[in-house]
Amino acid sequence: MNIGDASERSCLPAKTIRYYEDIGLLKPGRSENGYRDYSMSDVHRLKFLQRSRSLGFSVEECRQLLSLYGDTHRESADVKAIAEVKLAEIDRKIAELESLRETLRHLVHNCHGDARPDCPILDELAGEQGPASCGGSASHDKSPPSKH
Amino acid sequence: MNIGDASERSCLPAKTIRYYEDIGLLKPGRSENGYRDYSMSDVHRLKFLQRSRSLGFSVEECRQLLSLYGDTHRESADVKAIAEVKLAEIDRKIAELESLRETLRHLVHNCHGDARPDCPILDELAGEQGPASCGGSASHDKSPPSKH
DNA sequence: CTTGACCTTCCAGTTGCTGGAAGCCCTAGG
DNA sequence: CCTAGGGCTTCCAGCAACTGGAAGGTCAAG
Repeated sequence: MNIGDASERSCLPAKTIRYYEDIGLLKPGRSENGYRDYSMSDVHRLKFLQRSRSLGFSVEECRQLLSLYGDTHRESADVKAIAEVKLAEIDRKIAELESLRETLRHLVHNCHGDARPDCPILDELAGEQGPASCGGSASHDKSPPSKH
Repeated sequence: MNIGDASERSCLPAKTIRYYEDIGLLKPGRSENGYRDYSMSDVHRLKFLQRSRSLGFSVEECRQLLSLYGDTHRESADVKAIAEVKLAEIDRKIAELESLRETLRHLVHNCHGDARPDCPILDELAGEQGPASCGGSASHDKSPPSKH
């Protein structure tokens, strides 16, 4: 089938499917006219990708999962390990976002939000004139808000 | 002061500071030797950026906040509006991640994780052979896991 | 005088796509 | 037979927000 059909069946835009091919996640055949030709197993692979991506796995993790999926001698522990790492990451992200939310909620709560110019949000962002100290413990732990 | 000092005081890597200049967030002076020369107010601006970025505001939002910060005729409602939008976004992201976490947790829980090849995680990712349906309602609502 | 730390610029890469241009293929309608 | 349209192809560029590295200038200490 053509890429349009594959796209509909896999719930992935055609552009994304071509991109996945580019980075070596699948290699569909070609029809005589040069069009990509997707088999049911290609579509299956695409669906697998769509599901695992939507669960928050990175493309590289999806690649690993796919290769485990295709490996009949795999050990389920390998898969579980990947999923557990991902789970821990998600936990970390949630905690980070929650702390962000509390700070921001506090700021928003304290801002009267009217036509007057004084604003505790800006005051907080501007900060007290203390020395630097750069947030947490060591400075090597640069973790920007989130990086999906 | 040189960029190294400004970097230490603002808790931002020098590269990032130069980048912020590139995109027009500040314009420090230059010493005779061509080195950038940061005033205390530049550093203040950088700290402001560091804080607002770490609170999850995008660079464009930071730009707005900075301009509001510099505008003595601003209305605090404008600032509050930006913060509230951001707060809603954070809420949404948290909810999304929590739902992801539940799904993944469930999968991990059901995988025995040993040397045998059978794995419910992969089974789930592979999916039942039902028709497409692409998740939610209309297909235009493409919202990949998260995009910070 | 040399070494090393610091600064400069510019270019490229990251992640995961997405948009667009230029051009071929195929089918249906007039 | 010609044309219009839709779908397909390739390639190139760009998004956010940096980060890394190369090639080279500057400066203070030994």
